[in-house]
This record gives sequence, C-alpha cells and structure tokens, in this order.
Amino acid sequence: MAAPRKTRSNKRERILNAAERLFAKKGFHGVSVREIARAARVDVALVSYHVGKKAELFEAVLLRRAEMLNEERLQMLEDCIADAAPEPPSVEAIIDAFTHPLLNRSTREGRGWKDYFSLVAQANNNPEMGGVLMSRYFDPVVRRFLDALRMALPDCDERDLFWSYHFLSGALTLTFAETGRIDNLSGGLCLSSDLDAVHERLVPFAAAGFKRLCGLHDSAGRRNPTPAKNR
Amino acid sequence: MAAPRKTRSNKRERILNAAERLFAKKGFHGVSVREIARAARVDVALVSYHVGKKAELFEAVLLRRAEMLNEERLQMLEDCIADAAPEPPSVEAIIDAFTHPLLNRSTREGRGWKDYFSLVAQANNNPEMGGVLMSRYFDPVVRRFLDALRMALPDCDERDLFWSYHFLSGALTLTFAETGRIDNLSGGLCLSSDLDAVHERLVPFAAAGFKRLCGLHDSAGRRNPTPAKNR
DNA sequence: TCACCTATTCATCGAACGTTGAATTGACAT
DNA sequence: ATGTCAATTCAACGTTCGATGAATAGGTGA
Repeated sequence: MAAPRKTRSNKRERILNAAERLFAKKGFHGVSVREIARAARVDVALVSYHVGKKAELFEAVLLRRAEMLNEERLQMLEDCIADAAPEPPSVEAIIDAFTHPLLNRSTREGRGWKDYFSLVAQANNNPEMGGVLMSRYFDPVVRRFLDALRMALPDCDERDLFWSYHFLSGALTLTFAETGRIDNLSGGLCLSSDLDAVHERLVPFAAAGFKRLCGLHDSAGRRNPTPAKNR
Repeated sequence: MAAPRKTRSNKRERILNAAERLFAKKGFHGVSVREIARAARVDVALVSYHVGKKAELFEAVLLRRAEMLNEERLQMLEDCIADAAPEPPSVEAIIDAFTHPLLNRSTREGRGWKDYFSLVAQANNNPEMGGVLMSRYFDPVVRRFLDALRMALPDCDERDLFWSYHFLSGALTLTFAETGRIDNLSGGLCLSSDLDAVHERLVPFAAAGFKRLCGLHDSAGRRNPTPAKNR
C-alpha cells in the first residue's frame, strides 16, 4: 500500500505535457498529433486512446491547470476581502489577487506554466473558439472578481466595469504571450520574460484605469475628448 | 487613356481578400492554400504565381493595409501636436491619435478592415512570429508615439513608459479579436463588435494608467502594495 | 499574321495529416 | 494455468496538404 499506483501509467501526462508545449509554440492547427506523440515519446495511437481526438486534447490541456488556478485565485480574493473587512478592499488589492497567482506561477513554477499561459493568450485572442473556451473555464472566477470590484467602486456603471475588465484582460493576455516585441521596441531595456516587472506595473496601471472609468459619476472629462469625429 | 488598366487582373486582390478573411477566422495554420483559392474563385496555382508561398501570402496580407494605416496615424499625431503647440499635447489626445484610426476604420470601413485587425490581434499574441512581424510593420510608428508621450510626461522612467505602452497594446489587441467573450460575461450588455464603446473608454482608461505609472516621481503608493510576496 | 509575354489552367508529385481496427503485451485475480 | 482487461503497438485507411512543371489561352506590339 506504500507503493505508488503503477498501473495507470504516466503516458497520459507525458502526452499532455508535450501538447502543452507545442500548442503554446505553434497554435492548435500548427501542430500535428503525430508531432505531439513523437515529442512525448509515445505511439501516436495512444493519444486517441488516452485523451481522444485532437480538439479534446486541446481542451484537456486547457482544463488541467485551470482548476488549481481558479482555486488559488478565489482563495486570494477571499483573503484580501477578509483583510480589509469591514471596509471594502482597495481596487489595487483586488487586481493583485486577480493577477498575482498567474504571473507568479508563470515566473516561478516551471516551464509548463509558462507554456500554459502562452496557450491561454493565443486562445483568448482566437475568434474561432477563444471566446467560448475562455468563458467556460475562467468566467466563473471573473464574475467573483467583478463582484469584489463593485464593492470597491460603488454605483459604478456596469458597462464601464465590464470594459475595464476587458482592458485588464487584454494587457494581461499580451503579457503571457511573451512574444519578445517589447524587447525589440525598448532595445533590451524591458524583457518579455520579466513578469515581475509587469506585475509591479500592471496593478497600479489597471487600478488607475478602473478608478478613472468607474469611479466618478460627474461626466466632466470622463469621455474621450473627440468621440464623434468620424474624421 | 480613360480606360482603366485591365491588363493586370484583379485576381491577386481577390486572393489577398480571401486570405485576409480566412486567416483572420482560423489563423495561419488553420487555413489551406487550396481553401483560400476556392474562396477567391481562383485556381490554386495562381496563389503561388501571384503572391508566392503560403508564408509570403500571410505577410502580403499584413503589409497591404499597414502602410496606409501608419500614414494616417502619423498624420493624426502630427495634427494633435500642432493643435496643442507650443504646449505638449495631452496624454488623452496622443492615445486618441494612436487608437482612433484603428477603431474607426474597423467600425466604419467594411468587413476587410475588421478581418485585418482580427488577424493582427492573433499575430500579436503569437510567439512563433508575432513579435517579429508586429515589430517590423508597426514599431516605427509606435516609436513616434512614444516620443510624443515623452513630451506629455517629462522625466518619465523609460521602462514605465514601455510597459505602459505594452498594456495599451494588449487592451487594444484583445479588442480587435472580437471573440464575443465580453458578450457572454456581461449577459449581452456589452458587445465585442461595439468598438465605439471601446474607444470612448479605452482612451481615458489608458491615459489614467500612463499618468499613474509615468507621471509622478514620488514613490508613494506607486508600486504594487505587495510586490515581493511570493505567494 | 506572327511572335511574344503574361496570365491562367491542368495534372500530379511525395509527404504528412487524423483516426481506427486488429493484434500484442503484461500484470493481476481466479 | 488460465482468463481478463487495460495498456500498448503496428499497419493501414482515405484525405488533404503545399508546391510545381508543362500545357494552354489571350491580348499586344511588331
């Protein structure tokens, strides 16, 4: 009974790991099942046997880490609410609870997580299935964060709140892609891989945006200065 | 001489249009050259003849609209600088000059532009070639905008500036993808396709972020409240 | 009219694709 | 030892892929 289960082999995990890495690098259609099997050092038929068709393999990869991730994010959110009680938590603290578990894992918990987030970044920007899959796996947690933000930003307009989250999601997503573009642009001063530098800046950046958009209800200066110019 | 050139047929354009639409929907590897040729109602060999290999086709699609886009954006930037002179322009005005030509074309100038921006969104988040291609086609313009932002935010830390632009780029990029995720999340209150609603909000949101991150140099409250907590 | 050049079609190449049925292995319970 | 069932291998299915060489069509200038 001390012996670990050896009956259920680890080949399914190997397949998921290889798929994660390759899907992250080349996208769903950019990798073949045979290539994944080769990378996992596994017969190609085992992919169908253990996971299913190619689309199911992709979803399995996406789901595997989403669960523990969502768990941790909800825990951090509850903690930050409890810490601030009976006051509502600050916008900064909420955004930190939202982003920290992601950025921290990506920098400190191995290649797998980096690949995973790169995969999520591509899926999130893919109109073919991105909206559906991301909604399915992450929106339940997002709704909880929006609830917290409503506490911190009372009487906030609902549309402003959703769009502000959308902007935060976009900034976070592009960060995960780690395309190296900012490395070029900044001449090496900033590095795509330096997610600590991102975290340090994304929280105040997004918090300022939320406050500006959702905070005040006098309309003065809130909207775009030249909105109706169709030029 | 009044007759338009008919010798150079329009089949190359038809190929680029079909490629634009299909690449936007399914990504580079998700579409076959044969599928593009079929959609363009053109023999498959004509794709090679007029454009070249598949990768060259993708770049041709990307390049085609980038040129006129960059031209317009630089013009708007110069205008907004001239309007404010001798004062530096506001951060809001600069960001508006950066985003307006994109969002406005996407909403008001036909399906082709919407597809194009969706394509850009996917390329920008693709680690395989995204960083390189985006840098090549858009970074020259971006550098000009960063120059203007340095005028509006004197003594701004360079890294803060680059990262702030990165966040703006991510927010803009996810908007272009139009995945429908925010439609689900908001229960139909917000629509991915409503880029006017985005523009109205993205400018103040990002401007507030830039000012918070790049504006003040007293360190109080600027950084993330819990930066070094490795969870 | 004829030669020329571009544009277009046709047919086909070898390779790789996703998936599956049938056969083989290996450990465990009876 | 024998039967059982999950895990694994092997071989092959029909399809589609990206690319190209050879043949054809069609307008233009000589």
